[in-house]
Amino acid sequence: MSKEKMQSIEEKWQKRWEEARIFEADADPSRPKIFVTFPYPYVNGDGHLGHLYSQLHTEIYARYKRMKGFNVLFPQGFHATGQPIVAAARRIREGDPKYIKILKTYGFSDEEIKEFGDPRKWIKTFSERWKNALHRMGFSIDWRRSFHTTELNPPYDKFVRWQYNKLREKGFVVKGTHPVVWCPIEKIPIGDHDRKDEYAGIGPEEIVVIKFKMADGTVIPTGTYRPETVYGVTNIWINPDNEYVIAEVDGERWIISEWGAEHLKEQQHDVKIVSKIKGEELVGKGVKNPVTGKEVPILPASFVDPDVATGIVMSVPAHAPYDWIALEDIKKDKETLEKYGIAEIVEKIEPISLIEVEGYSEFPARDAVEKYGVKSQKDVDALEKATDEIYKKEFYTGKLKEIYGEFAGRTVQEVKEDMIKRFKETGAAITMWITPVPIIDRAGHKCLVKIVENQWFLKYSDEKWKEMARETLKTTKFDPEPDARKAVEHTIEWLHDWACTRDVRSSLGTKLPWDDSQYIESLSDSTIYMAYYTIAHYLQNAEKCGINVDALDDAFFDYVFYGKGDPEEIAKRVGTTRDVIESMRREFEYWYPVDLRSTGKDLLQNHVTFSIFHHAAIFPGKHIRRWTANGWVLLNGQKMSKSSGNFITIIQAQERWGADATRFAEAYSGNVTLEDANFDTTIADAMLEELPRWMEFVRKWYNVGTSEYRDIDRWFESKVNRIIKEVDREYEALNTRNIVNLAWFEFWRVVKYYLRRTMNVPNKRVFSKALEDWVKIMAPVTPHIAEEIWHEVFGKESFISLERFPEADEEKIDERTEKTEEYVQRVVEDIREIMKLARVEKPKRVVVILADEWKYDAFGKVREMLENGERNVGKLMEVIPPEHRKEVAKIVTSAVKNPKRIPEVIGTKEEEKRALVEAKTFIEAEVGATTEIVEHYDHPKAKNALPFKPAILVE
RNA sequence: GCGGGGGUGGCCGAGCGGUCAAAGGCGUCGGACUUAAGAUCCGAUGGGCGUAGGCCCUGCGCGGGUUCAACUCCCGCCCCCCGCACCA
Repeated sequence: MSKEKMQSIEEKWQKRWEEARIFEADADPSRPKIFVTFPYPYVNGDGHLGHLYSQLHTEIYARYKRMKGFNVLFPQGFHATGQPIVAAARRIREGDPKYIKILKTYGFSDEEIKEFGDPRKWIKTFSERWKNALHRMGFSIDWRRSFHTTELNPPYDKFVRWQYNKLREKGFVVKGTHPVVWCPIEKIPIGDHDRKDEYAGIGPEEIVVIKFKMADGTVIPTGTYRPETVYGVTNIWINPDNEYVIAEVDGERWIISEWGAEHLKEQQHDVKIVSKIKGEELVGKGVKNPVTGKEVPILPASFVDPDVATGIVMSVPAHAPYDWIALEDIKKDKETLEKYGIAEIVEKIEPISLIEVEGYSEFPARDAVEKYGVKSQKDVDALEKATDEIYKKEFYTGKLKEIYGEFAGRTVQEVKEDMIKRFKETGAAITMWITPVPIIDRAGHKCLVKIVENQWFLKYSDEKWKEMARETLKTTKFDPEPDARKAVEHTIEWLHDWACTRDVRSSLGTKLPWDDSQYIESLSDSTIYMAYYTIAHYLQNAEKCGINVDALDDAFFDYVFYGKGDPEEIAKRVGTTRDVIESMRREFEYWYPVDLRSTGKDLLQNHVTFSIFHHAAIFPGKHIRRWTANGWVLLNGQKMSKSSGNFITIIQAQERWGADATRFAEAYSGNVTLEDANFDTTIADAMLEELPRWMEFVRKWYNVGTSEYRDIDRWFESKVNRIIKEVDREYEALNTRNIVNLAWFEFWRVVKYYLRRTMNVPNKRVFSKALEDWVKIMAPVTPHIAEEIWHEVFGKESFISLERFPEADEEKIDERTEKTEEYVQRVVEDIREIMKLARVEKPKRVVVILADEWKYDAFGKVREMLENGERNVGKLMEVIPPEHRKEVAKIVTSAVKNPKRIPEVIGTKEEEKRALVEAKTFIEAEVGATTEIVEHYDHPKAKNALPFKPAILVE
C-alpha cells in the first residue's frame, strides 16, 4: 500500500469521525468523565515533533479512556499573549529580511507576507495551521471549544479580567516596583525580542554603591558586587581619561559617570547634572571610607569602565585580583606616578587582609593572580577567572577576620544581606540596578535599567498562598513521580513575587482591569484557562446563544464558576436565557477539575507551579489532578534545531509519514520521564510500510483455523491476556514506549511464534478474538489503520474509537502453561546447540531422553533448598535416595556454585512427556530431523538427564 | 553558582542490591525463500575456549568505599540536558 493510500485512509476516518461528531463531548452526569488538556501553544509558527510528543500523551490518554467507557473532553486553544508576535509583525512592517524569509519558507506569497504586519494575521494563520496539523494527525479534539487568547478575543478577555479581579480581591495581586531593561530614547522596556541577538537573556543585576566622601562632602560613589570588602579598601580607582559629571543627587553633590547618573534618574533618584569633570582632576585627592572612616586616595586605572555602574570603583587589593594587579601596575608606572605626583601615596599603600580562606595566604588576590599568570590589568580573561575563583571561595568558605567586629567569624554568605542593610541604614551606601554589560536594542540605542513603578505582582511569596498550593499537591499526581513533584515542590518554596504585567506598547494580551496601561503577562494569563474550555463553545459562539459579549461581567462568571447570584437576572443582563446560563454552569461543574494535563519539563518550574497557585486561589478543591512532564524530543539522537535543519514540523511529518506512522514513532520515542526522548525517523519510515502489512496479515488470518483447542492455544491465550493486562497498566501510566513495545512488538512475537508452533493452523476462535483485541489495543496509538481494519477486515459497523478496550481475562493467564512452553523452546535450543557442537548438520535422528522417575521429586527438593539459600552439599544430598547419591554427586556439587544448573521442576514426568509429545512435530520441523521422545535409553549420556532438562542424543 | 534530570553494547533504550553479557527495537552478519533484488521468516551479534546443551575473561562516565554480592547504595570528580523570572 502506498503512502498516498495510507494518507487517504487517514483522511477518510478523520472525516467520518468529524461527521459523526464522536469527539464532541457534552456534560452527561450519567457517565464518568475525563477531562484532558495540553497547554495551548503560542501561535507564532508551526508546531514540531517536540510539541506533538507531549500532545500525544494527552491524545493517547483521551482515546484510551474513551475506550474505557469514559465521557472524554479534549479541547485545544491557542496562545497569542506576549511580545514575539507583536515584535514579528513590527519587523514585517519594517521589512526585516530575516522575518520575511521565515514566512517565505512557510510558502506565503509576497502579497500575503505584507498582511503579517498585523499581529492578527499571525494569530489567525498559525492557529489555523496548528488546528489543521492536529486534525490531520487524527487528534480526538472537540474543536467547538477552541479559541485564542488576548483582547482580540473578547469573551476570553472577559474571563481573564474576572480572574484578576478575583485575585486582587484576595490580596494576591499587589503593586510594586521592578527593574527592567529600558530604552531611554523610545521609553519602553526592552525584552529579548527587542534586542540584538547577542544581548538576549541578559537581565538587571543589583549592585551596592558605597558612598565615599571628599572633605567638602562630595560623594564619590563606587559600585561593587562585594560590599563586604569595603573594610579593606586601600584606595579608589577612577579612569583618568573619562569625563564624569558633577550632579545633585537626592540633595547631595555627587561625582559619577554620566551613564551612572542616567541610571539613577530612572531609579527613583532625584538627579540634576550640574557640570562635567575629567577623571584625572580627581586623581590624588583623598576620600573618606563611610564604613571605616579611613581616609584613602583616588588613583588612576585604565580598567575602570564608565559604562558600568558609577564608573568609579573601590580598591581592595588583598581580595580582588583586578585591584591587586592594578596596584602592582601603578607602582611600576613611574610616568604616571610622576604625572600626578602620587608616588609617595602609592608607596605607602598596603593591602588589608579581611577574609581567611583555607589554602590561601593572607592575600588571596595575589595567590590567584600568580596562579592564573596575570601580567597586567589588561589580561582580562585571566583576571575574570581569578576573580571568579576568589569570589566563590571567599563567599562560601571564607571566615571574616576581627576587623569585621560583630560580623567576625562568620562567612560572607551568612552576613552579606545584613551588612548591606546596615550600610543602607547608616547612609553609607545605596543599591543600584545595572546590566552587567551594556545592552543595545534593535534600533541601536543603549539601554539602561529603569525601575518601573506601576508594576503589578502576583504575590507568590505570600505564605498563606504557598500553603494553599502545597495543600493541593497532596491530591495531585505527578508523572514521572517523584521527579516532577520534587521540581514543583521546590519551586513553590522558592518562588517569590512575579511581575505579572507588561507595558501595552510592546505586547499583546488582556489589560489589567484596573490599569489599562498594562497587559497581563503571558504566563500569568494562562493558569486557570482550562476552566474556560468547559464553556468556550457557548462564549465563542456568543451570537448563536444570544449572548451579548459586552455585557459579560464578573457576576456572570461568578455564577458559572461559583453558582453565585441569580441566573435569571444574569441571563437577562447578558441577553440570553436562563437555560443557557445554567447549562454553562452544568458544563463547568461536570467537567472540572482537569484529570490530566501533559506538558514539557521546562514548564514545571513556572507555568505548572503558577497554575497550581491560581487553582488553589480561584478554584479551591478543583485543582488539576494529574500532571505529566516529559523531556525534549531529540531527532535521530540530535537536538532539534531549525538552523541545523534537524527539525521536523507536525505538518511535515504528516506529509512524510502520514498520521499513524508518525504517531507510532512518537509513541516509541520514550516513556514518561524527564529525560529526553528520541524520535527515530527509521521507525517512522518502517511503520509506513508495516502498518498496511499488518492489515494484510490480519486479513489473511481472520476467521481462519481449526476448532480444536490444544495446549498451545491455551498458551497463546495466556500470552495475549498477559499483554492486554500489562498494556492496560502502561496506558494508564502513559508510558508510550512500553505501550508500543507490548502492543506491537511483543504481540507480533507471540503471534508469529504461535503460527509457527501450530504449523500455521491457529485455533479459529482464539486467534480471531486475539486479532480483534490486538487492533483495539493499538487503536489509541494508530487509530486510523485500526479503524480501517475494524471496518474493512472485521466488517464491523461501529467505530473502534468508541469500542471497549479489551479486558484481560485473569483466568486465562496461566503461568504453568507458559513455563511449559518455555521448556519446549529450551529443548529446541539445546538440540540446536548440540548439533552445532557435534558438527552434525543433518542428523538422522534426535533422541530426547527423560530423566528417571525418582529425580522429579528429589531434584524438586534440591532446587527448593537452593532457592532458600542452602549451600551445604551434605544437606542437599540428604534428599537424594541413598542408592543414587553417587551418580548425582557431581551435578549437586556444581549446583552449589551455580544453582542455575538444576532446572526448575515444572511438573511430573508425565507432564514433561506430554509437552514434548504434543510439540513433537514442531520440534522436528525446527531441528530438521525426526525426534524420538523416550523415557529410558541405554546410553551413558542418558543418566545426565534431569527433570525438565532431558538428555539429548544427536545421531 | 543554585535547583531538577541524566551518562548502559555499533545506535536507541530496559534494568535501579543477587537469577545480567544485560529485555525490546534499529543496524550488521549468516541462512531459508526468490532467476535476482526487496519484503518476509529463522539464526547470530563484547572477547576467548569447548565434538555435547558448558566454561573463562572483560564490561554499565571516571576514581574510591559499603556489602558474601553493585549497573543498582554511599563519597569525590568529569561530562550532557532543563529551569533560575518578565521569556513563551
